[in-house]
Amino acid sequence: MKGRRMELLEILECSPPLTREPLDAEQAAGVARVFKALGDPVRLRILSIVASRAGGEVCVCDITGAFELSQPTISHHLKVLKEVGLLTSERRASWVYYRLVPETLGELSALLTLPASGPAGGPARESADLPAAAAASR
Amino acid sequence: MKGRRMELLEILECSPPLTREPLDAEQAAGVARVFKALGDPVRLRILSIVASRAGGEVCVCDITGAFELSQPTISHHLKVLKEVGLLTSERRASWVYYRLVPETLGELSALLTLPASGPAGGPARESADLPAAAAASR
DNA sequence: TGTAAATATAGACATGCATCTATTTCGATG
DNA sequence: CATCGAAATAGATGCATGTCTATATTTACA
Repeated sequence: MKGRRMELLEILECSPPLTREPLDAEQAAGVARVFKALGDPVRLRILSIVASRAGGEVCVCDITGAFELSQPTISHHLKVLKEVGLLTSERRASWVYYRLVPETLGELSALLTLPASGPAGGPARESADLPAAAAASR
Repeated sequence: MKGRRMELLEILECSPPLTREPLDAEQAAGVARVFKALGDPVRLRILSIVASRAGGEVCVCDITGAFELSQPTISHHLKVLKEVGLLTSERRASWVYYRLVPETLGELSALLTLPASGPAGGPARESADLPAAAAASR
């Protein structure tokens, strides 16, 4: 499971900002997994709770208490966030504490970054080549 | 449909960075819709093709040509990206051109931004209050 | 006006996923 | 060692969604 996480961080690190050049299929698949994890309201709230926590750590029991959802459901969402490398967890005594992986969040933010200047342009670049489908079926 | 788009941009504008404070349910719902749209490899690639295009515009026919997917499938993905305010479209003659809405992408990026300093902390803040569930059932 | 080309829409279908209940695992503690 | 509490896992279920084919819509043009 840890291998999976590193894999994704590496893909994020190697993916240029969306505004710079088209993602290839592999990059898109990896990045999409992370965004998909963010594509749920409950997970977003969980992530924001952990990310905004002063000490950096949040006990699962605190998170469970913040929602009207069953404990297994929260556990499931935490697992998803962990699998894509947005959170890590550590067990101490009876409790499990989750904390943010800032690198992953930072890479995502960079991916969505706009080129320096204002809307719709920036210093004109050469046209990025459109990848052609390997073989158009049907 | 345009109302929907503006609605979402407004929600994004009003949502603090995840690292700053927990999102409320409404913010999370809105933001999640946008991230969900990004949570598909094909849509990510489409978005990156449009976002990285020099002129800012891409004809649908060019996008369709870049994938081994049916034309209606591409059309569907474009619609999703448009509904969440990431793209706009304009018809000229027989062709429809899509372009990026940089504001939306920028808001998303800001949402994921890390606090100035390095990993795991930043200047210690007061603990953000955890929202308590209105009524814990079951 | 009628035909062709470019997109969009409709509807069907299979897979994915969020949620639940029930159960298991693991550590603390009597 | 038995039990309790915290969290994770297993399995079921209903709804969401990505894809397709078929059809409609729109524009250009002969």
